[in-house]
Amino acid sequence: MSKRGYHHGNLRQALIDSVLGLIEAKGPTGFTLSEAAKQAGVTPAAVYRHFDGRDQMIAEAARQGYEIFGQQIQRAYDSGQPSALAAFEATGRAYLAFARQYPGHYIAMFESGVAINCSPELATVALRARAVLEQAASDLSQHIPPEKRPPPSMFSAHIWALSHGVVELFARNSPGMTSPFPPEDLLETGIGVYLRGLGLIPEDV
Amino acid sequence: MSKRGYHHGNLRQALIDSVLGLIEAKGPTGFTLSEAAKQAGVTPAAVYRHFDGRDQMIAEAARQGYEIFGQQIQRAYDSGQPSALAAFEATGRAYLAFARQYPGHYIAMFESGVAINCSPELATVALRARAVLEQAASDLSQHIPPEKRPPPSMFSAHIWALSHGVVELFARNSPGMTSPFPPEDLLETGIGVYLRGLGLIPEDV
DNA sequence: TGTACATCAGTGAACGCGCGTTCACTGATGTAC
DNA sequence: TGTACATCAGTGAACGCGCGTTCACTGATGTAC
Repeated sequence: MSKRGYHHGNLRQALIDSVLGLIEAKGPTGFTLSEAAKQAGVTPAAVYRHFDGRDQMIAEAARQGYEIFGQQIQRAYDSGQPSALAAFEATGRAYLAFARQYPGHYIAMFESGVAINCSPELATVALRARAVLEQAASDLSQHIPPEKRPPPSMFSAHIWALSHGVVELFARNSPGMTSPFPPEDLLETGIGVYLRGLGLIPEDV
Repeated sequence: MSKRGYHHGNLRQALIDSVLGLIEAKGPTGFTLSEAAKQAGVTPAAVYRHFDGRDQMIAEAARQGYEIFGQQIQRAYDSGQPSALAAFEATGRAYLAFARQYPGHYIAMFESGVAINCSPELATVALRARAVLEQAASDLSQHIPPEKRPPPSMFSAHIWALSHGVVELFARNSPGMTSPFPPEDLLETGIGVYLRGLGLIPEDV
């Protein structure tokens, strides 16, 4: 039992969990400090023992999200090694998997309007996650003849944008924007076409 | 002079303009009925002469956005005819241009959480805009050998997702997510690689 | 082991605020005669 | 053209609400002796 400490045990994390649940259920707007406190079984005033205020709660939720996100794509990257192509494709899939698995974190990170620079820890962990994507792109671009090789950061920006767009438009129960294809397939095929365009996958496969 | 009717002349549109300005300046959250009214030089109560409430104001802003959006990409599509490739590329560029030129509308349409089915007019105009993109994709896919031709709707979904991702991640003053490349270049090159992957652009260009 | 005390995570009442919404009203406009 | 009247887009006061935040407080916990 985690009931060490009497009053609540681990209120700080319980509050973050409430925040994530509320964000997931009601969108980035539909979260209030008071409701998060109530859901954690605690008075709004108690929140101030652990956070400076409302904004810092979202920032912490986003920070935890970036941390998990970074781990997931790092693991995906590693799992594809030593094949640069396999590693790259795995990170793409990991992006979507993360968005699916941790929707509350995803929203806190990308849709809540939280500034990435609002705390040094957040900035650090966000950059670290991003670096994995760029590493994967960089590895892969080694296989492209230098004269037709795009900068790796452009490369990874493309994939990131495609992944993010798929999530936002098709992987959420968003504005009637139903696609006839599962998001996973959409992303998979999209990345496939893109890589073929770079000459990294044979023409006729 | 449009000052027909005495009190304001055209309060309804003035309110929508305020909504768009507020949304653009302070995000989809930072818009309140009261502030929009104040900015239009009018009492909050006056709003109810023209709208059922807050939500209907955003919905109308989104509707106008879809209308402009539809016109812009229709025009872009036409401008590229009869070349299917030129038409397709033009619609992609039009997407980004719209997001740049009408940020308030864009946010109302895609980030405000407004349900696309909240009114029949909104649904109609949104579907019409979407149909243009699919038409462009469909035209273009005629040039792909049938056996390796992806469904046109998947095709357009890819481009839409890429465009949306570029806008959201790199074309907004968003969370420190600065890219070393202008969003226009990012989208242009991304679409280029994608089309090459489909065999629609020669290998060595 | 027992007691006195410091710590500190919580309470609960209170606050000021801006929100969306309502209501009876007012007064400029357009129109019928 | 002038007058009486209907229309209707606005006012302004009021409301109840939930928000974020503050404050003095309480009482369970951990610790020193």
